[in-house]
Amino acid sequence: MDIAKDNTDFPQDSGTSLPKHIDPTHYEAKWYQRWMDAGCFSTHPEAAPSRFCIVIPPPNITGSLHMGHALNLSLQDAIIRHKKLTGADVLWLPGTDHAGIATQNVVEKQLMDEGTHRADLGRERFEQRVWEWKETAQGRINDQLRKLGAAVDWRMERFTFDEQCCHAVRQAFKTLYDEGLIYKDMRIINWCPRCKTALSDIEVEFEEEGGALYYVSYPVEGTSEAIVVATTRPETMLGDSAVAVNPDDERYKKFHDKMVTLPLVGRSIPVITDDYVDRQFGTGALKITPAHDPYDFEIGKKHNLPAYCMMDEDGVITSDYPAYTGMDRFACRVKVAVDLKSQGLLVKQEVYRHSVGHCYRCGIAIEPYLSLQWFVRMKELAEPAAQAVRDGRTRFLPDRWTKVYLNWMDNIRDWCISRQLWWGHRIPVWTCADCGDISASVTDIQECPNCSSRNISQEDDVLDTWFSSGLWPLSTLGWPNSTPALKTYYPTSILVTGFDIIFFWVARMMMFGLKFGGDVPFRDVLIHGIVRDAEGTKMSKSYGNVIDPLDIIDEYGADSLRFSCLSSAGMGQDVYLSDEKFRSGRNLCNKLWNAARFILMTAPEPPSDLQKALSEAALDLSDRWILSRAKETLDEALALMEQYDLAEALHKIYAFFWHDFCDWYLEIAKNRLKNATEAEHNMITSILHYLLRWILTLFHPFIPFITEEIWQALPVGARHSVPLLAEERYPQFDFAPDDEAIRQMTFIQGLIRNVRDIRASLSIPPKTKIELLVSTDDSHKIQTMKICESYISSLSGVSRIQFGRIKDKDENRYATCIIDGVEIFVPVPSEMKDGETERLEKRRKTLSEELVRIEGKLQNESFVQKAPREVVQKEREKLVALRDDLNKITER
RNA sequence: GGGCGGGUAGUUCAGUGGGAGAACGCUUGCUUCACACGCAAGAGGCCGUGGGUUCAAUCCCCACCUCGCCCACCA
Repeated sequence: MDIAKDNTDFPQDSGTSLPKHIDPTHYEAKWYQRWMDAGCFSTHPEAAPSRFCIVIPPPNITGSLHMGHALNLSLQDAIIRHKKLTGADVLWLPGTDHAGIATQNVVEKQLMDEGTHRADLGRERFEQRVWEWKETAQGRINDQLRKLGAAVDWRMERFTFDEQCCHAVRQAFKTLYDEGLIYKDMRIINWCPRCKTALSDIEVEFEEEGGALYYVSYPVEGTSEAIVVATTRPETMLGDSAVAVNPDDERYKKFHDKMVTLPLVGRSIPVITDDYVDRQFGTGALKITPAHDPYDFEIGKKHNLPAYCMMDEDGVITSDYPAYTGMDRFACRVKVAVDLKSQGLLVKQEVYRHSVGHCYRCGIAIEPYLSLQWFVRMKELAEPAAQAVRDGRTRFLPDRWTKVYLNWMDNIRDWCISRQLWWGHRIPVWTCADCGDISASVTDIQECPNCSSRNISQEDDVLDTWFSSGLWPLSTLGWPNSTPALKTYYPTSILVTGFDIIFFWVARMMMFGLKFGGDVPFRDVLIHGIVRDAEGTKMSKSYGNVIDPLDIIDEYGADSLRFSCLSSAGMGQDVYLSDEKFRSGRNLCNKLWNAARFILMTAPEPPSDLQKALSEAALDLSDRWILSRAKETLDEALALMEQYDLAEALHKIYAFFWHDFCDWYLEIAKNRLKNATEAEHNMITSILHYLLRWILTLFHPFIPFITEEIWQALPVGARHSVPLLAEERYPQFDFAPDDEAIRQMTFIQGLIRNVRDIRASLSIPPKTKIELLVSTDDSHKIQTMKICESYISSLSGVSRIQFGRIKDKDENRYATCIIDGVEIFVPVPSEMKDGETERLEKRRKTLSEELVRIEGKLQNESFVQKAPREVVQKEREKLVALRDDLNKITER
């Protein structure tokens, strides 16, 4: 077995020993600096065999990073470091998002606390103020990134509002505008009366709410009758311009072409007919308010109705309705209902639950509002973006998100991109007051390109912040310039993000990426879950259950935090975080630390030549076993990493390290070292060091700080001037796992566990050595046990093993159990016999139940006939072994 | 109204057409010279309900119940 293919030899100089207790604060910041100094985060495009690139989902500069970010960043960092360890040229590009509306709200709130308002400052000074805020927020976010250990290439840092991104935004806008894919139109859009801006459709969050359905009577002119309409928003009746009924509705046929008098306003409005009206709903009559309802607007256009605007941008009633002027929309709703009632026109009022749209940034109810806005024509952009996913050029992980994405793309609607904000990319369109020319430009223009007049002005509105986010993979790499970075790293490898921004961001990047970059922006999209607290409640500020990642880092260390996040983040699984979880992360770190400490204490200076050390003494069973398990673990973990199943990979590594390496190999090695020859000692310590390095490398992507710290304490680490991350690669082993060693070791482990079980159930004190009698005809197993006699002794407190038959008359004096057909006996003092009988009876019961099951199966003729031969054969073998075991037990 | 995901140990989740697993928690015993942030042993599950396919179903198919999420302009 050649385990030293990577040909690393151990140094002569002695390693630094690790302090008894871990203190992450002593090494985490230090290592981050060292990694940066050593250029660990930089790219090396020239030499590497493969490339890998992630652009960070840029955090909003609205505040600091929360647990969701910690999860998102931990995943990316683990992937990035994994790829570095495979030898790829890796780029992880950092940056932040100017987050138009969200950031503007944050700064506005600060101004409010200071007793002022953005209007007092004026646009320029307000923007200045936001830039100042940006500096502090960005600094804080970047500091958190460093604390978490994010291996980002700081030289490539971008901001969605920096010069390079501005250029990209303008170029993209101009191209779309010139191609007619961006247009300006008067439409009903979603308006937030608090943020005082238009919103796109997906920026509205609908929620079921308790409300009322008001039945209002509209007198039909020239008759004594009335048409009753049902509405949830009675205040909008001030802006009504018609009442619509279904043309086939018999109830209303007599009113076709009649006029009704609009209550409270006195306006005379027509009764119109339209198929859209549902006869079943309410009264079957619908009030039409073109300026305040999207569908009414469509009907209004169809029927040439005027649109009366009864509410302004603050959600306050306009001066056209003196009785209500200046009232807030909800106060107006109440007054309208009261007034109608007093005039006997409110027929009834029902309790009614319906969904109400809210602004996703400030939470207040949005208002459908008629205004002039900019839109992107989406169909032409969406089709290739959908196709790319259908073709598998971009792949969603887990796959179920593909459908969600495609469903949205296939039902796409035009995107309202103008925002009435001050913080953001100002729409790069100039209008000439003289000739009326309207043109988009990448650079600021001073004169009209058509008539050269200097009497031109730029649009006041800014772009939806997601417009610039959508360009992120392109703009960060230098687009529209054909930079080396763009050529080398576009398309990027994977995008790691949450499902909540698939439409906002992933979809837009796909569209822009294909449109402007000529290819998909990323090959894979890894969609992770959200962070919840221990009770399963989504972690959010409004629930007051947020945990600050920095607090956890302070208390447990960044590695513990990362471990907790990563081990809980199964493919697409929501992550439940709690103190319990963080403690388990800390415990793992502690275990790793102590295992390393033990190895360094035992063998501060391992032999310089691993190959030589291994050749001078024979590997024993535990050596062959652990090396085989190590190889298996490496293969499994790396395969899982390649599928981005990080949690599963981490579990495999964890189980190997803790349960195979520490629980068994280290314990056995401890004992072997006591009586080892020099050659054996060299060999064992070589393997210990070798496996420790291996374990550190495998763990490094998940818990980078502690692995680096331990690495540096190793003799081989101390000799290197640069750390693990910079120089190491995953171990390259090309030997096959030794299945026989694994089988034998599994048998021995079972044997030891059974002896321990007997000891525990008979309450034999840990310090009491016992004799063990073993009875079997299997010479191969006897051989194995003889080889492993020392393991069995040391791990189960056995002083002596005797092989052979037990004389019948002595049987009552022994506790017994059967493992793989091998009977073992432990002498029992008579006063302990009760426990033993109980234990044995329980075992007998389990075995006989199993026996009945298998017998039944084999007596079933169709099973024997139709089941695959090997399955039947296996069952038969089991039956024989089971009968044998059962007989032996029954004898006792 | 449409779609998606889940229902397996006390909890959070793996899992496979043929003997139910892990972690944490719990119980018990251990100051065993790396680690009590530890070691060892143990208890605990009609694998949501009903039907179907199959020699065989926790797993595949159908229906239902249930929890959660997303989408949709029903006043």
